[in-house]
Amino acid sequence: MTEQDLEGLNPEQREAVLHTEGPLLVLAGAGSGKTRVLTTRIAWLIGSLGIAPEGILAVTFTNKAAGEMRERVEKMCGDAAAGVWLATFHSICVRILRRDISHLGYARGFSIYDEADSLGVVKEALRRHDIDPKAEDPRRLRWRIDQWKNAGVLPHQAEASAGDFEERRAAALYATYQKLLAEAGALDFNDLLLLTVQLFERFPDVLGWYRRRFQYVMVDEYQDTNRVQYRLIHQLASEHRNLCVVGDPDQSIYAWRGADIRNILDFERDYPDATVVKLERNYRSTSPILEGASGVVAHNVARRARGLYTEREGGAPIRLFEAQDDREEAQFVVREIVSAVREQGRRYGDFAIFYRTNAQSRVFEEQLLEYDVPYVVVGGVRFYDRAEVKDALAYLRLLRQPADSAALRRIVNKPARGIGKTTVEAAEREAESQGVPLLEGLKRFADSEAGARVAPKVARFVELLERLTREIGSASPSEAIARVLDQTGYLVDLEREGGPEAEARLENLRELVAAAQDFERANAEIRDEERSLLDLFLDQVALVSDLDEYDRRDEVVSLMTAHSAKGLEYPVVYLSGMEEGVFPHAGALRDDAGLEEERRLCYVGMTRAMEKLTISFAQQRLRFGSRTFGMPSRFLDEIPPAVVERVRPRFSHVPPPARTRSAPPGERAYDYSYAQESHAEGIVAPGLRVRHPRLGNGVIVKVLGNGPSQKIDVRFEHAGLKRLVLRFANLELG
DNA sequence: TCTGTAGGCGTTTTT
DNA sequence: CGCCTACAGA
Repeated sequence: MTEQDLEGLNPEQREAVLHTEGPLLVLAGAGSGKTRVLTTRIAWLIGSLGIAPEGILAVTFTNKAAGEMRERVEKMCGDAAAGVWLATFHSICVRILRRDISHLGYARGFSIYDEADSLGVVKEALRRHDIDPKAEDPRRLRWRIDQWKNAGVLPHQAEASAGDFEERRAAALYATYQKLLAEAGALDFNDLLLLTVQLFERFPDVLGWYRRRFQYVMVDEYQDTNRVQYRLIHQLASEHRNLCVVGDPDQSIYAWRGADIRNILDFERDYPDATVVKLERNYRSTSPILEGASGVVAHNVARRARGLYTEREGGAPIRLFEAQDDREEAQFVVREIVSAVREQGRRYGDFAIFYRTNAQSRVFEEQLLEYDVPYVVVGGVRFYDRAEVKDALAYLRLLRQPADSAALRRIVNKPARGIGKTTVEAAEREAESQGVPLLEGLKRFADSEAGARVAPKVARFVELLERLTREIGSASPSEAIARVLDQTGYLVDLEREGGPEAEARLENLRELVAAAQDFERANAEIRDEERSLLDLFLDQVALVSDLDEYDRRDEVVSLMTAHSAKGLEYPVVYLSGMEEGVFPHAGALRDDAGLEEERRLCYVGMTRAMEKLTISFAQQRLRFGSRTFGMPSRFLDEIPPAVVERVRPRFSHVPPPARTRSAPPGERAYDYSYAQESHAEGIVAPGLRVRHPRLGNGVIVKVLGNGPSQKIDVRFEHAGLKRLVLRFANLELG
């Protein structure tokens, strides 16, 4: 920590750094240097005020953000940074629970369930209630349970407040789901937070230890916290009250995941003595970019007006490109990147392509491959989500926690060893009736008369598990993985299979071993007498996303969703797919709140750009394998015309796009009169809610054909399933 | 029990 | 379009 670190700050930033005592709310606009404020603040506490690093807690949402902050703090105050608790909500909770969860009656060796595991538990809960998965969509139920958990509602509370039959049933399933998790010695993602809060509520002594310890608490991206996180933070900070939260209401994009804007409003209510600092100077974007983005978000009604201004006057206007279809859109972007690299000395790492949904990455990938442009898709399918990687990890989980039934179900017949579906179902019934974990149920079934046929196979499997348990007892993570893959015959099986697909899977497994070795190197000095390095490795892989590992120092073009883009910045940004129904997404248009969140998301995407921002949309696009027609996003109308310029491909060998729906772009610099018409006919896609003047409300289930004779199937709430000719149906968005 | 295939269904966004 | 599930046949 040097004087320079402080002097480089503007007055507001400095105030936020120096105001260390008492509650502080920092409203930090996009690109206003909030990470810098947070890291300097930590360095100031340690370096100048002499606070013990162990007394500081800093919470972020992504491991990446935590890692970046740690790096910067280290630069300012060296090794002392290691003592700071600087991590994501989830990893902090894991740390606390691994220490103290036994108070709640859980074993400390609990497994952490990912989404797929937890969906499996939901399905099992449905089976136990004899409910057909068709009658109650497991995914929807899971979502519902998540919502309850985000709000901090426990099963008995959900049951108590349930109104109709359906809700009572869902609440009962929630209770069963929780019971199954407990039996499996497992916690889902939300449990990590929820159980920590419960632990603190029910055991004030435990909380006392932590709240005395953390003299200073800081929270990044505060606008994205949910109610449980809110409670957690306030539990921890209420002793010393030195709580600093940093957020931007305009960048709140996780309401769908339970983020609650009340958390910002309540902050001022709960801490009437709070100091509020506003960071409104943007250091990132040029003025047209910032003006354009601000123009969009200013259309939100439920918003406190605020001013954000840039230091970077001038700069190129925002460019707008209309493509005939998604392929042309992608080709345009990729050709631009190629020529900017060739002719303007840009680097691939300067570019990012954003889209609303992961599925949209595909067209871009095709074009990038076509033009030999190196790229990375950030997010999407995680490395640790690949089937073979999950299999290997499931073995490890099962060995550490034999009750982990999701892990068992996953690998019980991988590679094939003759323990199939029928056997597992029988084991499940056994486990249910005896109230024992699935593995125990499997053993008991094998011992019974009915299970005589599979008994030898089960015995061999059990023996394998016992042997592995012995062998990996003190093994390092990479050794443990290697042994599992070897002893189970998994590797031999893949090698025998051969072919490019098997080869790719083998490669992924080699990568997994390498990742484990990296982990060992990075944590070589850690000595935790309670938990082995393998346990710590399993925790880490459960909690990291690809985004965390993503490193832009690789010189490649980055592709990601607008959500993933938050917190990042690029010299040149392409924001694609700006069509009604895509962005804003059709599924988010249910209510004003949904639309406003889409608008903030658009704002987030736009404000990632430092120098150049190009926005594009396509007249038609392939969705679900069929062609759909789109209208320009309403957000385009909201960008102040003065900062926008329409562009055409400037590549001579590209034939000019045939225009069918609108005048040639050159003739209208900025004109979306047709975008003002009803949005209902713009894009039709399954899942979209519509209203028919006579038939009432319904949901589109299928789109047939295209053009003027395009028909749709709509399931109406009262009138049932109807097939309508779109052009004559006179539908409104419902 | 395993393998192949036909049909159905889905996409928001993610720690 | 591509993934997953259900089902039929060996």
